Amino acid sequence: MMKKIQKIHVHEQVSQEIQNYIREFNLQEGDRLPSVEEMTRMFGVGRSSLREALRYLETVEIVRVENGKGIFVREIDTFRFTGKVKVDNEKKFLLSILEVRRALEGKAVELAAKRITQKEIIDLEHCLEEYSRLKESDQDTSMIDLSFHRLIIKSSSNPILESVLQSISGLYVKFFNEPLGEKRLFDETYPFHNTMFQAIAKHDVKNALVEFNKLMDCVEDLIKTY
Amino acid sequence: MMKKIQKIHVHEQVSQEIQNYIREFNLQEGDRLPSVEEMTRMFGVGRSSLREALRYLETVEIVRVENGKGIFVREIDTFRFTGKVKVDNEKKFLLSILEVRRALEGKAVELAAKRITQKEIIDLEHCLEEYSRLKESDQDTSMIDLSFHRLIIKSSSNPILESVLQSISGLYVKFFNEPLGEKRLFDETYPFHNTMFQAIAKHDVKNALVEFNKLMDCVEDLIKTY
DNA sequence: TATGATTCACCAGTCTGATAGGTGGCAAGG
DNA sequence: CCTTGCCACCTATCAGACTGGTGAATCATA
Repeated sequence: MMKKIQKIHVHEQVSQEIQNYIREFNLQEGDRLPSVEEMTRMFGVGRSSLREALRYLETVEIVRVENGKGIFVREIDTFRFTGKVKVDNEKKFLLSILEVRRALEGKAVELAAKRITQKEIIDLEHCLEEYSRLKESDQDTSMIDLSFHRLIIKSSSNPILESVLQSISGLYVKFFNEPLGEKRLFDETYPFHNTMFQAIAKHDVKNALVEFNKLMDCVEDLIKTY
Repeated sequence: MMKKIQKIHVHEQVSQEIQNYIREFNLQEGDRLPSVEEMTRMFGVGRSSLREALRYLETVEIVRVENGKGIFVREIDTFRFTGKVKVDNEKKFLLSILEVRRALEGKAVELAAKRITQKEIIDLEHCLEEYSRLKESDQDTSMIDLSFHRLIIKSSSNPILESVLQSISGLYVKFFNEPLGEKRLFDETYPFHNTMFQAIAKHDVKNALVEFNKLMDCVEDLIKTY
């Protein structure tokens, strides 16, 4: 059996070359790269291949291409992570999401209870007030609910945790809020937002986690009886 | 002051159109899209714009372009998540990674202890044997260590957890294994791999977590005294 | 002299024709 | 039955032409 020969496209090579160029000349965030014309000469490739390489580098957020100005280095020393999951609507899938959320947000709650500042406590309190206001006037609370959880995550003072949670939040927003009768979800979990906040504000890690887990249990039950 | 008009590039529009096309005709994974020529006619754009759109869709893994064959739908019903973190080498940063790992892998250990199958226990056992074999002959154990943790994650039977952990594993591989004197790290954590395995194999969730946390504490200490 | 309009050099955005090269089906020839 | 060569169809890449954005230098005017 012949070994499959791996073709390397020009635009892939060029994309590598450009990245090498950035490293080699130690370009920093915001620095300008040579113009397209120059780079076609530098690398000896056609315009279209170079542009395709740029399109790739642009979508992975390594460069920024600005019409009339030039091509700029976007971010350096940034670790990018990507992942994917096959999506369906079965219970098992929803419960899997919940397990991940429980792990990550549970950690966030734990850390928030340890590290939250006075100012963040006040922000959270305002958020909860708004929450109850909306709730009493029977308006949609999904947005404010999201803000509440986001504030807690922010209070954990862990940018990596924040970034990871942010990246998968689309998953549970999409699959918890939409499919389950939203109203019921927010109604049943609402009390725990308060109790959890109280515990966090008192830096009571243990109780904060207890209340958080009650909240998650509540969602879990809802999924199971769905 | 004029309001800034948001220019939408042709290739962005085309990329949208192609995605609409996929939805509209309900194309499934592996289905072929019209050829480039046809699509330029369909959308009334030039080849280069279309190709740039394809390059974008290819990097976000929506289509696959094969020379001589055509353009194919890659994945449908797949949720993609991406995130990024500014990287540096300070203690605080390393500890932040560790907190996230503790949350996610801790959950994986917990679930694995609950759900691990007999076959997976055997696989893990073989992995540990290989681990100790390499260790005794003083060879590099970083790879087998990775395999060990990956097996546990697999045993958690949660594909989402697996995917999220996988996506950020590059972070701790890069920043734990490399900067810290690898040898010391693997030497000091080695015993806990065994004890953790024993607990998991006995479906002893509590002790599995205890041992896992010992392992993490060990890494944490190493970082702190680094 | 100060300010506002104009011009111009430079740059990315897009289209198009030409050529190269990969892929698979099919028919002629062994 | 298998090989070989041909062909239709497809992507890959290049190069040239034209469009339109951007900012700085320049020029005209109050």
